[in-house]
Amino acid sequence: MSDFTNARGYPIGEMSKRTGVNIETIRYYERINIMPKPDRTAGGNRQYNHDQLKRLSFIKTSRELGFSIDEIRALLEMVDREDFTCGEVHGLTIGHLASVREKIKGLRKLEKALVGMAAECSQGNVPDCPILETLFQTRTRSKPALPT
Amino acid sequence: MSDFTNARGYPIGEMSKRTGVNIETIRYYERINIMPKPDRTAGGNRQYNHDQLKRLSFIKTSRELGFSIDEIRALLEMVDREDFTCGEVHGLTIGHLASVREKIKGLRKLEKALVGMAAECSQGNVPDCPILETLFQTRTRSKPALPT
DNA sequence: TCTTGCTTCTGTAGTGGCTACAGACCGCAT
DNA sequence: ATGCGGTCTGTAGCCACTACAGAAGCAAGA
Repeated sequence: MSDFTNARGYPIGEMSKRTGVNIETIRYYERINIMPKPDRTAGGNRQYNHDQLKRLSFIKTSRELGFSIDEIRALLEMVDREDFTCGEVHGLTIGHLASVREKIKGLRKLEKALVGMAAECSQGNVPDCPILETLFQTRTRSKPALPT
Repeated sequence: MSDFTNARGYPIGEMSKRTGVNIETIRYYERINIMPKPDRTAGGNRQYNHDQLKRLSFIKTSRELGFSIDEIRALLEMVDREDFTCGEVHGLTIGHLASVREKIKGLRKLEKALVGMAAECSQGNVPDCPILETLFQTRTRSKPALPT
């Protein structure tokens, strides 16, 4: 058990362990410029500092809350500029909340439709299935949103 | 207004109009073998028949219900083999229903978290934002599922 | 010092489910 | 014959990663 103090910096594996972000994903974040290029050892291995650890945590938490990379990029830009207002951040959050609610709505419709279909099914051994009949029905105008 | 009777067959654009599936997507479905290779005109343009129209409708409806391509492939294989039982289809549907419910659950957690964060925010003009503070918090063990 | 064995490196390609071109050809009406 | 829209193939891009291959770094033990 080695202890990584601030002084030495964290290798990428330690960053991964501490944040739960996959190593490959950390390098990916660097490539798309939401993580900065870290220092390197003499041999060329990445060495991260504590701020970078915090930043990666931020990204991870935000992703888990369903923010897209672009939304996170926007949040991080505000932070980096250091001139953001709380209202801006609130706006972004509310916008994201709305899209989450949209998704939930869509999925609930699906749920209903699936429950309805399954309920009609006798589950018997006969190859005469009301589910398939429903699926084969000619299409109507309606256009429920696909979940993404 | 031309009428496409069974005899002549439908060109791809007509298929697209009737099902709401994008032309490019129809060709994609052929490439991944969930739509059969249709007849061609002398000049090489696709000509679909009524069965193929029904099949495409089936796929579209199933996609709208959130079935993955692989699930649809499984359903279609049953249909093609003509030896499926209603129970099998029911099983697939129930399985899909479960995954839809999982997604809803995950999204509701997100919703709650976002609402909580937003509520704490004064929306003021000061750059001292409880939302960002939350996002910057050091990570815990918990690992809410990402919506996909 | 050398070896062992884990970690990390770069670069590229794959995932799902499409979508978006470019540049050529088809087919039908006038 | 001409014009114009529909269609063709093939390839590359989207998002957010993930999965390699093959080489090189690095720390601990013999």
